[in-house]
Amino acid sequence: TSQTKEVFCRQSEHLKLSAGQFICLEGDVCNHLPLVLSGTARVYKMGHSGREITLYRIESGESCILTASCILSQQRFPAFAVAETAVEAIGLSANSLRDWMTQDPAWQRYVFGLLTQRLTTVMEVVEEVAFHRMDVRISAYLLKMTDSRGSSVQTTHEVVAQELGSSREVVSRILKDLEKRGIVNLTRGNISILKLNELTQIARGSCNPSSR
Amino acid sequence: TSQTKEVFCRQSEHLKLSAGQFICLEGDVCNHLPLVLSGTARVYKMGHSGREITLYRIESGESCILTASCILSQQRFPAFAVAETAVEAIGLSANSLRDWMTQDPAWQRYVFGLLTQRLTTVMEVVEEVAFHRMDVRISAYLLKMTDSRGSSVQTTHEVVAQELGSSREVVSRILKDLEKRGIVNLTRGNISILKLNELTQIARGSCNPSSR
DNA sequence: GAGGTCGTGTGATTTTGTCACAGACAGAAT
DNA sequence: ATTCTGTCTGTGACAAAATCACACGACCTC
Repeated sequence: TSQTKEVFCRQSEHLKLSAGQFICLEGDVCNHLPLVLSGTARVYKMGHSGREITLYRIESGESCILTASCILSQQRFPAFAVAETAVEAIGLSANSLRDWMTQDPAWQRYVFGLLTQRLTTVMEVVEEVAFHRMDVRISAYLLKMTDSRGSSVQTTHEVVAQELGSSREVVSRILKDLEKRGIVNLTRGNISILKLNELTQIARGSCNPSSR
Repeated sequence: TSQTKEVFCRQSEHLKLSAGQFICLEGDVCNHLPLVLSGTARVYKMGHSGREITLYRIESGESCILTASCILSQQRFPAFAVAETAVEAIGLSANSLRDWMTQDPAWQRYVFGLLTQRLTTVMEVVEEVAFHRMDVRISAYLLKMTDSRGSSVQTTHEVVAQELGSSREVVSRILKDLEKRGIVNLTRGNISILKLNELTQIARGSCNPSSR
């Protein structure tokens, strides 16, 4: 696939996006498939009052296959995609994509695998939203976000709410409760985890009567 | 694709399922791709207390591409699939599927299109669950389910709850409220719609202060 | 330090989920 | 026809979550 990439470069354009720039808007007609070389992007849905929920992330080496889908099956992009960090990407034209898809089996497998992975992820999001309690989801999110060595997360309550499709107030309240129970420590723009094992317990969806 | 189907028949087995039989369970390892000839199946997620939520349906002529995905990318099936009516299907073996995928462009497009459609549908489900109110969702569901000529839906509140990922009590309450407002009429196992236009209003996610 | 912005805390109210249980209806059995 | 039984529905009480409204505090710039 390293030689394949070189060939792509000739048939396509090099893109540079800065953090916060949009890759796709809901309803967009796509005509380029962005292949992310570095940086990450977030794909999310938005509803009425501006609340958001993250569906999945595009990491470097992956591509926004949802865009590929839209190209190949002539649909409109059904969500928002925004660069979270600075993103460097290759924009493959719709025609090249169609060609490569029919000719290169490796490429087929790649696209297909990615698409499947997205579907699975989004299905898990449905399960989470529909069946899991907020404290469980917040705990799980915190655990997922702890930087490998340190045990603190550098975000605002607002951002957490946007991840999980909830509202800032709810997140604040639940975090406050976790703080009262001595499980985390809250400062402006930072959540540090004090009792990792207890947090893991909660994230497991435990059957605690949860004294709140 | 009509000739293609005949070829399939030779390389695969004919399946007959009766209503209520499972096609896949969560965690299954798939080795056959079911191509539905007649009948419909429901794909859903289940959570802790037995609550369910429907992700999408497989209609005749479609196939359980999620199974295809699992085969091609070696994952386990991430949900439940159950026959809603009697289902007649062709079970294509994993190997044949892999062959056909690499060789037949028409087949590629078919599988790819279906997969995209599912992804889009499931993303819409996320949006619904995360952002729409129950009365809105129930109204929308009722409208979607009204048999073309008549204006009544033949289900139980329990089934509606399973569709939408809620619980029976909530559905009952909201339906009761709609009845009080003269919009529907409730009898055992049946919901008949009296004021279609008002229901449509509610389903639109209207900004009514909704006197409840 | 004054003023502004952004992040956080908190009460009040509405909507949804959960638990517990009662009543209502339909078909089968007596 | 009457009882029995299983399924479907109604409802009150309470917990969890979303929404609205507003206050306070931390940080930055000037």
